[in-house]
Amino acid sequence: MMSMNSKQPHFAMHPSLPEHKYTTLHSSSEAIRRACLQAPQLQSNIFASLDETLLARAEALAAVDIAVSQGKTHPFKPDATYHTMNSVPCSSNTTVHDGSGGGGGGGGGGLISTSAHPHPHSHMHGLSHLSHQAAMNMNSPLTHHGLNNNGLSSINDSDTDPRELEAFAERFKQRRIKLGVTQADVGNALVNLKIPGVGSLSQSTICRFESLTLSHNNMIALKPILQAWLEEAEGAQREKLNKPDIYSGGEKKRKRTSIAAPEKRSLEAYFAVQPRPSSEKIAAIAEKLDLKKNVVRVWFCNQRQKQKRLKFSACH
DNA sequence: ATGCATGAGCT
DNA sequence: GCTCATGCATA
Repeated sequence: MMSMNSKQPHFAMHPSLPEHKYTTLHSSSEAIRRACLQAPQLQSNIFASLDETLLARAEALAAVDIAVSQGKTHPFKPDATYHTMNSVPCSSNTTVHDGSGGGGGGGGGGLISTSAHPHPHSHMHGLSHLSHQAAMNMNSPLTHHGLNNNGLSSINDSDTDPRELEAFAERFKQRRIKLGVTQADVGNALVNLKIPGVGSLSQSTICRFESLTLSHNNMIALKPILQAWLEEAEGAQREKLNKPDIYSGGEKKRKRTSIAAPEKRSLEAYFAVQPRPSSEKIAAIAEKLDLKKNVVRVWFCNQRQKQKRLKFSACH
């Protein structure tokens, strides 16, 4: 509730911002992205039944790896450290079939507001629903591009161009630094823009935006927001320079699981063979590596996300 | 800067 | 149970 960010006011952003309105961020590059990124998903299914031998091999390698490392000094049981906040609803259904891609997984949430987080410090960050399913499932080529009468311009081709995004991210970082603002400051200042649906963002997200380690869609969705902030911040600073005014203006923490190098290597070996293991395989892997099943599942999810980004940037 | 985690929305 | 956006915690 009262969890204010204890940030040093590097630079005070005041809410004298123009009334920007919310823009649905549609992405016409969605089709492209999916075509480029989701191919591997489909292909992975093909191996669903062929991976047995490879898996066996990976398991063998993993077993050796672990055996060796456990003989040595091993920091801690990756499994033993844990969240104090909640126990993930780890579905322990042991009846899952080997349908591999089964769940499949569709679009996915989007630019969520974390206001539902059990975290106490979860102020109202999140961009709630920007882009949302919109960016995800938009297939119609040019639905409504051009400009909105809002503060944010809607998506144009140039906005979805990877090259342009990259250039913007670079400029953004340089100008942010010139303003003497930290990534965290930017994230917290976003809420001051008063753009409907736009809350604050974390330092992590700003960092990832600058380093292009977000998904393409995510980059597209965030760009106009950060651009709006940048313009606002620079405008505010100009004002400050023009008129040399005189005035200036707890709870339980989540524990991060740390998967030891040997186990991680094993996971990578499994991933190379089957990026989308069935629930049962995940359980098996978890047992072999002595990790929680959920930890393994999440690891695979995160790994897939990472690979997707890498592949995208690789072919662009 | 990045690893592991959560939660929304969807299949 | 997946994807995706995003966050906390930490190296």
